[in-house]
This record gives sequence, structure tokens and C-alpha cells, in this order.
Amino acid sequence: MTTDRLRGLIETTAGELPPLTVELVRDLEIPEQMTIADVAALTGLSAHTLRYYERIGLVEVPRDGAGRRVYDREAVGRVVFITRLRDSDMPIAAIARYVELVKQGPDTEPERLALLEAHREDILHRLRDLQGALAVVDYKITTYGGSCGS
Amino acid sequence: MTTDRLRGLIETTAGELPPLTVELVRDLEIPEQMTIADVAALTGLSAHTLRYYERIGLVEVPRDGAGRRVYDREAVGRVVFITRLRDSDMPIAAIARYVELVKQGPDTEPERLALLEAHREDILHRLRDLQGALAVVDYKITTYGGSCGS
DNA sequence: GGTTGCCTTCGAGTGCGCTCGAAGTCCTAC
DNA sequence: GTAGGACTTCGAGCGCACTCGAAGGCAACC
Repeated sequence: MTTDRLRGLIETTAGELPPLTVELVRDLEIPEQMTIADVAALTGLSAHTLRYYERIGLVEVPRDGAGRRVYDREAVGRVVFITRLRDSDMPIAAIARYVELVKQGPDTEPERLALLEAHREDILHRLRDLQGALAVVDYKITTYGGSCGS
Repeated sequence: MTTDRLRGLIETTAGELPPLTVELVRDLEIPEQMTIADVAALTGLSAHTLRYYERIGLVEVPRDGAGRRVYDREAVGRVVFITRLRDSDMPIAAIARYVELVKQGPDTEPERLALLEAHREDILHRLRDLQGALAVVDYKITTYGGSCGS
């Protein structure tokens, strides 16, 4: 049961930039084999959600003799990657498309790149929206809970 | 029909910071009376959505003799404010709560302020998420449509 | 006076992303 | 050997924020 160590790892890495990269999964001593509960603790996703992601084809997860999921580093890395994209509101359909392209082999790299670049634009747009909204909220706060229509 | 002039106004203000503030509604020559179609053109919301916002109590909109909505400046200002909050993913329930507090009078200013400050924290959190995701996507783009698990 | 077109209400439907519950299996500890 | 708990599959349900369609009203123009 590695969950306790993982909890520590999560605490020490939380808040850093980037807060849980794929590189961390590779470089830090994340175990080669993880249960679904371990991955849930690591990523903050629920086990239900992890099963859902597998069900809709975003990850393939090996099983042990009893049919239980055994997440290897590749699976964990992919889950982490997916959560990063989800954190930026990338639709699951787009992530699924990306994963599909990866499965199809290296010929699809241009389309993958295009997909990522389109998403990059989305992120930049969202950033601008949020900064605008932040300005509005800050204005309201500094001028004291104003009349809402104003 | 003021829609054409509004279109021009929208074009000239689009992309500025902040891109359509409540102040613009007050200061620029936005007409005193607007139809639902005008407000839809101004805000980018659909007429359906505008009716929905009214239905759930986010705005009150005066009517003409025939029962049609006539948006005055206060109503337009509130719709613009709501869209700014929605752009930052503030849940409709929270916006409704805020509007409710405004209705209840000036005694509720502390709670309004608390609500805005909580939302401000949410926005900052979302900004960090997005910046992290942007870093991941940029990394993927610069290292060429990598293997997705990586 | 008909047609066009935007407006009205009301209720139901949609899409997304989970989220849950039931029923059963398997390993571990006592 | 049995109790507990974490796991499995499957399908259904949920919450949010719209989104749509039907059926009808009113005004303006030809």
C-alpha cells in the first residue's frame, strides 16, 4: 500500500509549478504499479471517474490475475496528462480525438499538433476572459458590494 | 432599430480591455430602450438565454404595452455584469444569490463582499490551472505531438 | 386584409461530465 | 471460515446551463 507515501508526495509537490506534471510522474519515485485508489489519491480524481475515463477509451489499464486495474507508469502519465487538459476545460471529445490519433501512429502528428494549437488558443482566450472578470470583480470589491446592476 | 449601430459599437469595442464593461454601458451611447434582439446582439447571448436569465430571477425587465421586453440601462447593465461573471465560470446559483442580496437592501453588503471575494479566489485558482495547462500544452507543442502518455 | 417577422409563454429536451447504486468477486486479517 | 473492505461491471441518474419547439399575439408594410 503506497497510498501514504503518495499522500506525502502530493503534499510536498502541491502548489509548485507545474503542480503535477507528467515529468514528475517519470522522474519522482512513483511506483511502477498502482491501484486505482493510489491513482485517485495521486490525481484527486475519484475511482469512479478513473473507471469512466477508461470506459470511454481515454486510457488503457492493465489488469492483474483477478481482473483488477494495475496502473503502470504509462497509464498514470496519461491520466495526469488528461487531468491537465481537463483542468483547462478541454472537452473530453477533443481529448478522445487526440488519444485516437496517438493510437493511429506517427503519421497523425500534424493533426495532433493542430489540435493542441487550437486548444492553446482556447486557453489564451479563457485567460483573457478570466482576467477581464477578475478586473470586474476587483472593481466591485474595491467600490464595496455595489448595486449589482452597476 | 438600433441593432446596426450596436453592431458597430460592438466591433469598435471588441478586444479592448475590459471588452464590454458595465461602465461602457453607462458611458457610451447605449440607448435607453433596447429590444431583446438588441441586447442579444450586444452581449452575444441568445434571446432564449436572456429570457432564461429573467425566468430564473437574475434580471427584471420592464415590458411595453404589448407585453414585450424593453431593456432599460439598468437591465442591460445587469445582463452585462452577469455575462462577465459567467465568463469566469461563476455558477448561476451564486449569481442568483448575489442578486437576491442586492434585492434585500444595503444590510447585505458584507455578505455580497464575501461572495465576491470567494469568487475572486476561484478566479485566481482557475488562472493558475490555466497557466499550468498552457505550460503543458506548450511543452507538448514544442516537443512535437508527443506520445500523449508522455 | 394578408403576409412577414419578431415577439410572447410554457414545458420539454439536450449535451456534457461525471456520479451513484446494485450485485457480485476476491484478498486479507482474525 | 468468516467478516471486512476494496475491487469489479453495468446501467441508470443527476446537475448544470442552456436550447428548442409549439402555438399563438401584435405591428408594419404592400
